[in-house]
Amino acid sequence: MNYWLFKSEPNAYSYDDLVVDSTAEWDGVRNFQARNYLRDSIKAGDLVLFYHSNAKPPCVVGTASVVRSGYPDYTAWDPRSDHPDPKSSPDNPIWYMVDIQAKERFKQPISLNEIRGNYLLSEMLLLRRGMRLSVQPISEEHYAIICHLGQIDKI
DNA sequence: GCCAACGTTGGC
DNA sequence: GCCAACGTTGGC
Repeated sequence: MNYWLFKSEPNAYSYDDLVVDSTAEWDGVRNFQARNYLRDSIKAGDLVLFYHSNAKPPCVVGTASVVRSGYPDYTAWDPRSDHPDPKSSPDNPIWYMVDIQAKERFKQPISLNEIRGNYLLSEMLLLRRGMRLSVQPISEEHYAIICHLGQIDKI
């Protein structure tokens, strides 16, 4: 099993939205490195930290589980979607997505500042200079630590 | 709103 | 292949 951090701007799609929807298609990712993770590496059963970017403060707010492994992001060839890409087609899909399901909301959201201030978390990609990937791998250890800080059970 | 750090595009 | 211009991300 692998562990990931997914970023979302709460204005666009928040953890509350995921809880209401229960399951969501994680569509609209238009970055090749993130696409590769979605297509090749993120599998059903993997666990996800849900991070609110552009929030005050930016923070991890809960967990989710992957319920469907990577498959073509069909919104790319829908011209009315939020992120159309005319180069992508059903015969030649460029972009991929997974489905995730809300798991547990943190009793205590863990802010970026708190992550930055915790030496146990200092190796996280999230803290790398200029690290803007919206889908990024994290270690099982970092996943467990942040769940612990957020006061929920890891699994 | 500002701006640094990227990623992408396209001329050459 | 280089690189300038441009667009986006995302913290502050």
